[in-house]
Amino acid sequence: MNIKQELPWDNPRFRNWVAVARACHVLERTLAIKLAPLDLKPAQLDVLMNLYRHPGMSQHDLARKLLVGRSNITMLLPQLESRGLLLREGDEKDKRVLRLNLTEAGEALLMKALKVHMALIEKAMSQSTPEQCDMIGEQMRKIADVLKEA
Amino acid sequence: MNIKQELPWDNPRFRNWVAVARACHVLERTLAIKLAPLDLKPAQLDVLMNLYRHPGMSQHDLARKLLVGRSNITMLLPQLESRGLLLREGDEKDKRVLRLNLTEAGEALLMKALKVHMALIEKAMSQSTPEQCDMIGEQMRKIADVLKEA
DNA sequence: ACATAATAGTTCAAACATGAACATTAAGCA
DNA sequence: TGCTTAATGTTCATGTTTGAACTATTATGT
Repeated sequence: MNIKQELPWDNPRFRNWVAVARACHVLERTLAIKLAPLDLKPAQLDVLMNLYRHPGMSQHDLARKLLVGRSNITMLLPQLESRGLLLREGDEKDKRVLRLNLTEAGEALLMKALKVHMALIEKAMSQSTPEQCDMIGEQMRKIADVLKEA
Repeated sequence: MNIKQELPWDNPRFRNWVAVARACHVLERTLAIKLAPLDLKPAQLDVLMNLYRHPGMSQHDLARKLLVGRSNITMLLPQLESRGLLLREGDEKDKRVLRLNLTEAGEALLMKALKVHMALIEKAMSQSTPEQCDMIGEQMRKIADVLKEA
């Protein structure tokens, strides 16, 4: 039994996943470059996006949405708060939690950044038909679901 | 003109790409957990995989393959070299470059790690038909190509 | 009620990635 | 040949991410 017969490079699933990971990596780095003029990192954009969609969410919920640790959020937020992009206000009922909300400046910067992000994604996925694009999204959501139970 | 009419969350391409990014993120973190018993990080596995497929490659080429900076490689390799997983030998003709090769121990560890990696990818993509899987890989390779010229 | 569990957020040290500046070597060209 | 430019790899300072230990607050159970 030759182990090389079963090498993953011959496996379609493996090869194709490697392509997914590479595409993600390239897009992330390209996004970082395109966001630099706004003095914003991809991770910070993720924060602004989530706060826009879920106003008043807690740091804990934000961490879960972003798939990062809570301490990461603690280190990330002061940068944005000191720039006047968001507010952290203590919850009245539960004094443990801090409610997060975008300021007007935060929302304005988010809109600028979203234009950049959108343009990049449009360019990246311009090769795919709408049907292909939807299928990809559907499969990826399944993958995330399957792995969350792993 | 209401800016919210054009918000990216209503855009299929945007929503679907977010799903891709999330799936990547989840799989990467799951892989890190599954590789922990081998005392190997995903980035280190990437190194071993590339050296297996391209024996004798230089650090510069490795950095380009992995889409990271050269200094990253410089910091990464000593960990693996001191564990006896790879060798760095100076090129005879060009004294600037170091040729990288896996040792037997490195190859053995790689095979164990690949089993883990393969199992995870198989599980993740088990929901997709072979046709869907190939289509995803094809689209992702296009995306990486398009962005490399950005 | 009271002791125990769980939760939200912070702190801190360690691991990691990054980019600029640097040394060494090679290539191009007058 | 010599001079300039480019390439390889390293070093170092900076910024980011992580997980464990910690404080403060709330929930649970007897």
